[in-house]
Amino acid sequence: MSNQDLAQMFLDIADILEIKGVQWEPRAYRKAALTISTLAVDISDIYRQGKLMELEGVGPSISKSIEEYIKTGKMSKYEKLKKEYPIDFTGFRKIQGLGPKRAYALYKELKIRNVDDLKAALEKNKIRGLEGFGEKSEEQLKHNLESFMKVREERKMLGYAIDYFEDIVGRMRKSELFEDVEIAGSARRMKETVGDLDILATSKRPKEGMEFFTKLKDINEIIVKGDTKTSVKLSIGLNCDLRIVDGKCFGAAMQYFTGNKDHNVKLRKIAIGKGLKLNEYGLFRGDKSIASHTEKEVYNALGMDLIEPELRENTGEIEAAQKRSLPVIIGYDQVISDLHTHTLDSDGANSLEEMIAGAQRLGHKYIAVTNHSKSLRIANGLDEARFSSFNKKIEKINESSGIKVLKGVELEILKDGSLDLPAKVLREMDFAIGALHQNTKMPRKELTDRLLKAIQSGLINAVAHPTGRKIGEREAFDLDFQKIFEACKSNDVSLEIDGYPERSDLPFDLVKEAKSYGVRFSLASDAHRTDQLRFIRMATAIARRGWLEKKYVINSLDYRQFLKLKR
DNA sequence: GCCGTTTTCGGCCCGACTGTTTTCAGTCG
Repeated sequence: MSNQDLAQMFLDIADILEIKGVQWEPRAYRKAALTISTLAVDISDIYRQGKLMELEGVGPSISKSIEEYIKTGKMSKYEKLKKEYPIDFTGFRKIQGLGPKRAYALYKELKIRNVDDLKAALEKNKIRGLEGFGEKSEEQLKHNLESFMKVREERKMLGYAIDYFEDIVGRMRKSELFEDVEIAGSARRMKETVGDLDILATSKRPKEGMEFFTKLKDINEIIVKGDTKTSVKLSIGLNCDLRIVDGKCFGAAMQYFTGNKDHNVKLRKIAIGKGLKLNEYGLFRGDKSIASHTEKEVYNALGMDLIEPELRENTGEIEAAQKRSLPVIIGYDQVISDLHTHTLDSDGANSLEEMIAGAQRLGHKYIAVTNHSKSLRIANGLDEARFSSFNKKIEKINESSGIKVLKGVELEILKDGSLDLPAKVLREMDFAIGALHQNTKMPRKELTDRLLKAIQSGLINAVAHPTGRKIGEREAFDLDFQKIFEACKSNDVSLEIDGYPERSDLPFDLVKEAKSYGVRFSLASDAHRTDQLRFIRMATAIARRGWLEKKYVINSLDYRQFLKLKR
């Protein structure tokens, strides 16, 4: 049982109620599902503390359902509805363009209950011709089935999983059964999505260590269990491998199990070229190990500088390390601000004061509060008057607060490239981020020109989540990024690196490309609630994966220097 | 079903887009 499972059940309930034509309950269940799925802690912990009702969107009825589910593993409301509508809504939700109503229509007409049934029906072209479906719907379903299933099913977003991972590792460290416990694999490389968790440890009592590990509460199922390697299924639905290695070769093992594969293949080739052999136990000349204790030793012995885990993608980092020309990438502690956040004045869940306190807890020196502008009505965007009074509130707070607050806006770039607020209002802002949210399915040239017009306006400081992609949900905009990068450079407009897990936008490869144009970057959590402020770490990870030195990241400027950027 | 300095009852984001309609339903954000 996990937060995600519970959230999916509530979403199923919402879907079924919607099919039944129930008016408002679906919305309530969806809201509760959203709250639960973005929780940083296990829902059963909240239940034990008796604090279920304090969760946003959880009232008497839903909290009873949660309690029932935690206690019995079942939820009667869910079971009853599911019996009436035996449809795999959870699976269908992953397919774009297939909502509850159409899923029900497919079930009613063709007895399609799950994704496999759908696949079969699509192959036989059975769906075109159904009422409400035509040839195009069928083609679209085929396409979306292909392109969105995989990533959703097999990988998790690291931004959500990392605290859970570190909690597991933390409890292992506390047990004192291990000398070292570290995360390896793609999680260590801080990849946006991860397919499993690799943990590496050293221990004088490996049997007890393995025993302790398999009894952790997060482990649902043991796949294999041995003295040096154990594989389990975690409660969040990912596999996890724990390897216990000899302390003497911990560095070599970390190197080996951190990857990625291509990076390691190239290192092994280099080793062979030097008459050496590299494996998880060390770098060997004949039978003699010449480096294995630390990763640094291994890299140095191969004739190169240590390469940070975030860079290990075999995209030129090895060559740069050999030439001793790797960039000194920005450190997690050098990002001293968050430049894109929301409060409940637009679509956030916490007050300005709460968000400021949250940012202060993370050690930020300043924070830009960037609520939506008026045209994004879905997000309760602010108009001139509301911004004016909101900004006065910020000025008041800045008189006394230790942490500084920037007057910001996530500003709609309208269909014709004009901006959603007048220049006069924007000049009063400290930080304006232009954003595309609506009418984004334009032809490449039109959409590019629209964004260029905003960049050249002289009124925005940055471009929010530039590609607009959402991992596993929505593809990136069709934009001519070379033109965008050039314009950003010549107009001194930053590109945002949005650390909100689904966004992770700009993606690291584009960051690297943009850097070559001399563009600067603004890092942000895009937090809509205080516990999402932690996503700044994911933004920093992307900056590092994109080879950014400190000087490219405007969040590293101190408050005074930052204000000089003001347009 | 949840929520509350407009409310403990009566509201609950609503407009754009798409494909299927021949005036609209479903989905999305």
